[in-house]
Amino acid sequence: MLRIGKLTDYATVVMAELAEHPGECWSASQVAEVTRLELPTVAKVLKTLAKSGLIDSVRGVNGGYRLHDPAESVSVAAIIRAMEGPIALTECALEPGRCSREHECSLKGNWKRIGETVEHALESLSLADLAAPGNPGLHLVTRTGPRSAKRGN
Amino acid sequence: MLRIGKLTDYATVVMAELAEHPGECWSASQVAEVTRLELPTVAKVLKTLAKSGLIDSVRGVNGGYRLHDPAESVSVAAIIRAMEGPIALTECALEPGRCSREHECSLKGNWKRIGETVEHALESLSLADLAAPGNPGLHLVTRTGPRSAKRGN
DNA sequence: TAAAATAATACCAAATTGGTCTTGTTTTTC
DNA sequence: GAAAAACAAGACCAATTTGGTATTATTTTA
Repeated sequence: MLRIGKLTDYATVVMAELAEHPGECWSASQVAEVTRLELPTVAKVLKTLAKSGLIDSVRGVNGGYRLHDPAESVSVAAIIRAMEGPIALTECALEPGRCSREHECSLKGNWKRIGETVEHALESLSLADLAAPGNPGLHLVTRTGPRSAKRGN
Repeated sequence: MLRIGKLTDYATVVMAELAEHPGECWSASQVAEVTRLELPTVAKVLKTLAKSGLIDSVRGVNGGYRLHDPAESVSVAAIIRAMEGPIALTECALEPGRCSREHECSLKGNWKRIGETVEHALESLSLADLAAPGNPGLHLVTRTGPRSAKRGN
C-alpha cells in the first residue's frame, strides 16, 4: 500500500495544527492535547520537524514550537522528507552502492525517475491544503506567501 | 523515505524479465537464475502476481509463468497494487473506520487525494519503461498496445 | 539561586516484512 | 494405467524496522 510511517502522518496533523495559529508558540503538551495524540509521540515529531527547520523551537518556561514558514510555502513533500529522509521508493534510488545487485539490475535508473515523479506530485501540495478541511480545490505551493507572523504569546 | 516492500521491487525485476520474452513460459527456477534472486522469493512474487492476473501460470512439466498483457499495457501502479494492495499513503485513505481518530482529524479526505495524486503519477509509467534500460524518455501506458504474443516454448 | 517548565536523548517492545520449508497437484513417460 | 518427476501453492519462522516510553539535561523566570 506504499505506506509512510505513522510518525509522518502525525507530523502532518501536528503541522496542520500549528498552521491554524500562525506565529503562535505552542508547547508539545498543548499540541498533544488538541490533536489527541500522546505527548511523547508529539514531542518526538516536533523534535524531528524542528531539526529539519520546518518549525522553530523556543526553550524556556513559555517556550514551544511554531511554524518557520507560512503554511502555503511548505509542501507535503517537505514534511515527508523531514520525517523520512529523501523521497525514494527503493534503496537503489537513494544512492549508489546500496543495492548488491546494482550492476546486474536492468532497471537501475528507472526507479530513481519514478521516485522523482512521485516527489514532484507531492511537491505541488501545500500544508495549507491539508489544514483546510474539505476544501474543494488544492492550491499550489507558493514560495512567495506572506510571512503572517504574529509572534505569539 | 516513502518505501515500498522489497517484494514489490523484486516484482518489477521479475516482470521486466518476463517482458523481455513476450509470450514465453518461464519457470520460477529460470526467472530466479537469470535475476539472481532466491528461488522461494521469486516463487512467492510470481504467485502473488499470478493471483492478481498480471501474469498467467501454467502448471505441469513444462509449465511456468508468462505476462498476461504486453509490457506497454501494464503500469507500475498495477504492479504495486498487485503486491501491496490499494495505493494509499495512510490507513484512513483506504477505507473509513480504520483510523480511531477519524472524526476528530482535520485532514480526513486530504490524504486520500494525495494518494490519488501519487497513484496517477505511477499510472502513467509502464512496464516497458522499466524494462528498457536507460531509455531517455518515458512512454505513457497504452491500453491499445499490440498483443505481441508469440506463444512461446 | 532555586525551582519549574520544556526540549533532547536513549532505550525497549511490538508489528510488519522477508525468507524458507513443506505439501499438494499436474503432466509425461514407461 | 501407474509411477515418477517437476512445478505451483500454502504455511511457518526469523529479522529488521518502527512506534512508544522513560529518563536526563538545559533554559528561564521568580
